[in-house]
Amino acid sequence: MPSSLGYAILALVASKPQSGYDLARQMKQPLGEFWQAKHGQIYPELARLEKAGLVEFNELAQKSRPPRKVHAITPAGKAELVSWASKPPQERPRNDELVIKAHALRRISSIAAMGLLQTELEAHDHRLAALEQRRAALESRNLSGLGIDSPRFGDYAALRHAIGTEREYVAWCRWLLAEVSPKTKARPAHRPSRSKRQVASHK
Amino acid sequence: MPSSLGYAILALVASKPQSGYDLARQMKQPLGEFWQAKHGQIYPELARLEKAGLVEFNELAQKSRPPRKVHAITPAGKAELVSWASKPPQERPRNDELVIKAHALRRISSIAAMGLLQTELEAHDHRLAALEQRRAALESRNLSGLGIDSPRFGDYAALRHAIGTEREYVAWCRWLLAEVSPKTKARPAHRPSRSKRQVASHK
DNA sequence: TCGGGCATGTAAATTGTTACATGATTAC
DNA sequence: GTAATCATGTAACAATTTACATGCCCGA
Repeated sequence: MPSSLGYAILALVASKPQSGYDLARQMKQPLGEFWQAKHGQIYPELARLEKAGLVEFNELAQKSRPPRKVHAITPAGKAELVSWASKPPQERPRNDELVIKAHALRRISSIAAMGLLQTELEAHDHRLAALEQRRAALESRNLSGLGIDSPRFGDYAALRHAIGTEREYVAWCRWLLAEVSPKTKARPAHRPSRSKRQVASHK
Repeated sequence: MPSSLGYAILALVASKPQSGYDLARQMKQPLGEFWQAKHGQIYPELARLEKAGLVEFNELAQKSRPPRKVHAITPAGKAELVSWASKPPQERPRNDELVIKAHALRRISSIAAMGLLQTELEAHDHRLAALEQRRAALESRNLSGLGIDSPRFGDYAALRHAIGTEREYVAWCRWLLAEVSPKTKARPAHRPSRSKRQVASHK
């Protein structure tokens, strides 16, 4: 049985035959919103999938470069993917260093804290903008719709999730930033009051 | 230098001296919203931190049970934590099997797809409710506020992030479910229209 | 009496990262 | 000329999971 990464690869080569290099490009930071992995993990996994008969490749020779090995899914691979996709997913830890740093935030100087958060916020704001741009591009390239029957549905679904996640992230960063800012008089951290407050809204 | 897990442990024992078992309890599925790890990883890491002089423990003997080793952070540990917390975090992959399954969703039967999504949605809805209950409990136990100076600020910040993340997740699941449902006539997947649609709202 | 919680640890296996290895091409 | 992109792969290391190992107490 393939690993999760193996299934991620199967899903991608099922959409379109491609090389390990292509896969690595799609699975890399910071825009790999589908599944992230490095080429050092991808090439061996592709080899395993091939040995198991779930993918097959054909080599395209190139001048002065290693040949491109374009991998395609086999019928057995498709069957395996479909069968796996129907079963409940395994939960994985969502560990994020910033959560630890936020936990220790009150122990560091507020200058340092603001710098840290500002930088994070900017990075994730940029990533969000990039993702939204990709979404807009995807939508305009698919004027006939991106419903479940569209071949791009999978990409679209992953993108929407990535955008939602990123929005939550920037909202949280902004909340943290407001908490560490000295000028927080106007909007203090949780204090009992008669009016219920909303979770920080986005944008 | 400790690993990320090491710093997560430092942050927790900095709030309150505790045993490896206590740490494992807080870091376990499905409510470990801070950092997830199993005891098999925690005990060796604690031993490393102790050898490095960042934590120290004292053994509390118990009748008919291994002694509780209550670990506390040392001044050196506190310094190391603070110094690390001020530096920019390292990005980690946020890999989720459901994203792969969603990508392959159009390849599976709509019955199977709906079952899968319904189950996921329920699980995450429950988790969200549990997290919100914890937030309410935290808030009512801290009527004097949960701002940056509160000793519970770190927990509160982590909880807010977990709640936001879970809200996004259930919204995404609901969107997916609407996409696979046959009765989607009324609210089709992306189609060009003059009225802009919002990302599914929460609650 | 059976499962779960308490309480520690280690060992083996898997998964993921970083670095090593090669080498032409192209854009700045 | 220097860095980035293309294109493959392997090896050493680090992180994480799962299983092994022990054993009492408590509640259903």
